[in-house]
Amino acid sequence: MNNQLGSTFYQSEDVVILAKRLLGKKIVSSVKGIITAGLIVETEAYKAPEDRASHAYGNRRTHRTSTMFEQGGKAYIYRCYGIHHLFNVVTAPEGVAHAILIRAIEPIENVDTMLSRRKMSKVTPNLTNGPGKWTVAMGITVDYNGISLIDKQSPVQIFSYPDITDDKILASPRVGVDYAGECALWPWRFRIKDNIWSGK
DNA sequence: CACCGGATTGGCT
DNA sequence: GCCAATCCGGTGT
Repeated sequence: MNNQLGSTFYQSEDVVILAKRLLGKKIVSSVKGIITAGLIVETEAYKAPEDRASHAYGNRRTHRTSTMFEQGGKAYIYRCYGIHHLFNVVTAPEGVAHAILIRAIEPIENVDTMLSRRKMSKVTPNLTNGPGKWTVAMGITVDYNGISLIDKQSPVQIFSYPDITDDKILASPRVGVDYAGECALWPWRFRIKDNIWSGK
């Protein structure tokens, strides 16, 4: 019940299904010997080649997108607006560029460290309720792009927890992808209903 | 090599 | 609600 997710999980289903199944799973970082952890409460699926919102739209293979084409179970991390570090879980077999953006977590371990990294004094949802916020709280940067999430020694690991049932999942269009035409309407953003730690 | 713009956030009006 | 921050990836010259 509390085991690290293995290679099979990341290739077992379509990325849209896996984006829902990642909800409620535990994500742990170990940065310079400091461990922080949270539960995944908000995700978005990105599915190349047909998804215009994906960096790998049309199977565009560049230096940046190459991580997304690797075998499922790696981390695709990129810099957004020159400032923020956004973390994705790569899924599917090698050559298929599917990824899941983790947009929010519920902090559960070493919250003091998270507060200090975010330069905050009080615990509020603002601590981890955005894709550029929780990576700061957990000490994750683009330096980790391409790392394995399956390896037992990895600085970022994801652990099995019971799936959240569909009746407790809220599906809606993805955030900030207006440029993607009709793909912007696809309801591939998933949140745990009534969870205060997911975004608005 | 120049230009355009972004899977966001936080501060200020 | 508006907008600056900040920098690099992708594209075309």
